Amino acid sequence: MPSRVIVSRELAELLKLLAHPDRLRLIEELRFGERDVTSIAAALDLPATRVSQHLAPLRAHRIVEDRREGRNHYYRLTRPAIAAWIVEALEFVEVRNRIGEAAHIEQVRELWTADANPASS
Amino acid sequence: MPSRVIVSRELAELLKLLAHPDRLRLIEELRFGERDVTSIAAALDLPATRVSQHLAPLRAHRIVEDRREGRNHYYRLTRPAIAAWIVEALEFVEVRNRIGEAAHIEQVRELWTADANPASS
DNA sequence: TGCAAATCTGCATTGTCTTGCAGGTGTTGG
DNA sequence: CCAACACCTGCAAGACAATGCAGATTTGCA
Repeated sequence: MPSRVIVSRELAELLKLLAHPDRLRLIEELRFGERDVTSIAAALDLPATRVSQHLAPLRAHRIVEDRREGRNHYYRLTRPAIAAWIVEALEFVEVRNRIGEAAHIEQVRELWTADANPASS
Repeated sequence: MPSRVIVSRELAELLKLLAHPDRLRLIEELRFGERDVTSIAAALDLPATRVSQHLAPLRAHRIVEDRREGRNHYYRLTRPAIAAWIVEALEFVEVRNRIGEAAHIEQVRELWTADANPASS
């Protein structure tokens, strides 16, 4: 029994780390390679300070790694497969009765599984 | 952009729901079929009240469904694939330098991917 | 009555957002 | 050349909301 308790605690910690809308979008932004903080902040429409705050715990848990070049810090996914794993979870998102909910999910699934990054939507 | 914001919010809500050690173990307990609350509480070594508290939000988000038979309530996973998806996440759990951490993870991976339920460990 | 499960209440803990500021790094003007 | 400025990023503090837990109570069924 100790193993299950220990591992489920680690796993819960990981999920809690990912369980934030901004951090999920952030990770998907890094799907195709490294980006600097300002660029991410612009893409997510968030203040750079908040992006930095989100990156800090992700870095602590080695979800992302950083590299500094001049005054910019470039971040990338330590294990890129995590982005695909997250997209898989869309299957389990409850499809509510709100109009267009399912359409939104399908649209994002296409965006987050595309090979290139055409931005928008 | 609105789609990504909306969907990432839904996704974060799902992850937050799963991001608790007890709930993760609970879901894995339901991997092979329905169980009643008392049985789950015994397996997880938790008071039945707390198990019930954990089940309530899972039920609200349709992660689990319940069926009552007499005075017992039997719960099952609405989409059993979610249990396998969770186990996949073990790959992304940071392997710390603590002795035996990796061994624990491997042991649980075997337990949670086994076809039968030999209990313990 | 007696058991199973859910619900409610109060309390402590934790996460998030905002704001202000400090450190480090280029860039520009004298 | 170097001194002052501008920019990028991280860190800290305070307010606020959300969550978890425990104890007591309630509901449904035998």
